Amino acid sequence: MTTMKDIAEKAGVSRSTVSRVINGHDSVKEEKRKKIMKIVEELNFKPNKVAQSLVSNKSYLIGVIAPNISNPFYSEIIEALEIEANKKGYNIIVCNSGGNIEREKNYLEILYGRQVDGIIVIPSEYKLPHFQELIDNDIPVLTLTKNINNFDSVLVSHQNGGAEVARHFIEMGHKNIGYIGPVPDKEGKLLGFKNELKKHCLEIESSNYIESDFAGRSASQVVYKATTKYLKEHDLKATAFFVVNDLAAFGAIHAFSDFGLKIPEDLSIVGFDNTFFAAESRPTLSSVAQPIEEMGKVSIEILLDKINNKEEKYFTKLLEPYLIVRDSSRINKKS
Amino acid sequence: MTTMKDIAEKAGVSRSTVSRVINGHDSVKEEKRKKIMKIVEELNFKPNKVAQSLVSNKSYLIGVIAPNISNPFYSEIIEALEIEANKKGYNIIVCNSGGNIEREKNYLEILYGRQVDGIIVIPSEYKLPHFQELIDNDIPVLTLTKNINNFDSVLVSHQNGGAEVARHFIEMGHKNIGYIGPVPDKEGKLLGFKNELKKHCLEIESSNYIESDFAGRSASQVVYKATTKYLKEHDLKATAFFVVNDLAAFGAIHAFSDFGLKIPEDLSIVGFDNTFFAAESRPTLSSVAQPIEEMGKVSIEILLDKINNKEEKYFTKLLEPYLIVRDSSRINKKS
DNA sequence: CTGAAAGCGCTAACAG
DNA sequence: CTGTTAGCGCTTTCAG
Repeated sequence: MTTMKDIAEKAGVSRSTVSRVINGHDSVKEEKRKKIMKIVEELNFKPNKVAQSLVSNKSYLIGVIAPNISNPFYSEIIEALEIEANKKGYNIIVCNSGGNIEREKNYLEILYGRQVDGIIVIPSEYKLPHFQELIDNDIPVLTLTKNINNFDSVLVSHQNGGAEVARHFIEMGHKNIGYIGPVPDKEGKLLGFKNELKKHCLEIESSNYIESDFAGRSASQVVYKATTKYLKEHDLKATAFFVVNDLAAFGAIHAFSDFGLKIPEDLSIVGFDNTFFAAESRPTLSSVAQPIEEMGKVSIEILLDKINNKEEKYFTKLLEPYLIVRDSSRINKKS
Repeated sequence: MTTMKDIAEKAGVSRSTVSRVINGHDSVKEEKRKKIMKIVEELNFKPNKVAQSLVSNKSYLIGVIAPNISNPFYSEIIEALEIEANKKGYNIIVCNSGGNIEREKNYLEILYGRQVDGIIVIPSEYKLPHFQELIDNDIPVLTLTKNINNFDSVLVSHQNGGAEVARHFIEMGHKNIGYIGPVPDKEGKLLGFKNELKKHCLEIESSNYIESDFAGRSASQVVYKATTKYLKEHDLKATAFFVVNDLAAFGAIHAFSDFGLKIPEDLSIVGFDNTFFAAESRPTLSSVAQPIEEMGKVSIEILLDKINNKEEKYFTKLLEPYLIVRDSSRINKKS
């Protein structure tokens, strides 16, 4: 490995001088500058970032902890974070917590030992045990998608997302509206949905709930079963369903189809998250999109602000989702 | 930040002794050991990995460069890599090249400067300019999914994947078989497919090719158009199509459906990659799966072998894909 | 404008 | 068993 010492010796100057030209510091006599740069090129010298970190106490590294990288939603967020971090001269260390709170804690300690400049966590649950220690330890931690205690956080208003779906259904002339997913939902989609309906003097009749769990990869099958069961036991009255997320929505759509119902002719469906396949499925799925790029951008901005300006105050940045209407809800009941 | 010095002073011992107990070295008198550990706990001391790296010349960091993290296929690979690396005590720095060869080069230099112990690249193209410099610079580089010059690589036999699809079609009694995708395809799926057909005295008639590009997010739409155009201009004779990847397969399926053809009653379809949604679409899509976990595991193993044992020889590890049969090809033409 | 010297936090001989 | 010393590669005063 070639070091500054090598360069210095070859150029007949001191290490400090090499350091100065590498970092564009001060004024170094043009002649020496050129000579040094030439040797740097020749030997393809890159300053050792580890040594730089040690002295500057800055690693230009950001730790990112997510429940699982392969989940399309998280991987899109990570991509957004990486792109934004890279623009600012940072790299990211990605950690897969597997939704396990112990591993989250473990990764935090690892990242702490690695002297990362900041950490972005997409928490698995609404708590982050042992995080306080780290906070006390002067390293900025930002939670993304979930708000926890006194941590800075970047959130998306699921309530407003739900409200937008309600408005959409109302505009399309639906009167008898349902919901598929867990009740209550932790994020508040259902609450926002119901509140907005109420403003328009509508409500979800109790028989229009299809309660179902929705987490993980099997969401679609779980919801398929729940929906099928529902259809056998109830007379379907609703003409539109809001479903807690896209994957669950696919499960529901398949159940409805297999029961002989047509989407959107008989039934409108709207999902949440606007995952990749919403635009690829048949029918294409209307869905509430989270502003992923913005989430990445804002998160990095806030974190860097904390890092560089030692901002003391807590941020809770609330971003707005937006509904993307596709075929699954494109029938106007008024007409 | 609390350092070894703090611990040492508080315990009334030297830094070396602290270092020894932290690293489980040598024998330290039990009494001192306990005293030191107690203080370590109290102060929540974690050794500074940056300083450790500087002296040991090992960072326990692996760089991963991928075309785009948010692509489900790549994100699954990254997850597999992360999990495997973590088991071995390594963390990964994830870099998004955006399929841009300049950025790939740029990231390589950054990673080099960061003293990562090794780099895994999922290359965008079949070349890696300027990588040779790095190789010369003693840092192990492994290419994943694509084989390049003299680099170590972990590959999946697309040829064998194609062959497996051919055997499947033959078993199902298809005689008139087609292919949708680029001709020739770089990875060799088509070649393997044709060769296997030939073994069984079958071939793809020239009118059974639907040539189409397939890369990127719009693959599905591009293939939809190509397929629709094909259907208008040709009499469909094939009863089964092998499609270059899943996304393209969805595009083709939609085109066929819109044309009034039923899958699999009229036409069997098999895709490639076994992406998440193959199991979620209707009909569910038969697809050739790449052994992603194994890819992650093997890649990390080979890389660590290079790192730790300074292995000189080149590896080219070829892994086998496997066909997953789902509804889209579950009709037996013999019957 | 430039070199010498000290030090970032940790490890590894080398004595004792 | 344990302390002293030197040094990893780089930056940063401080003189000159």
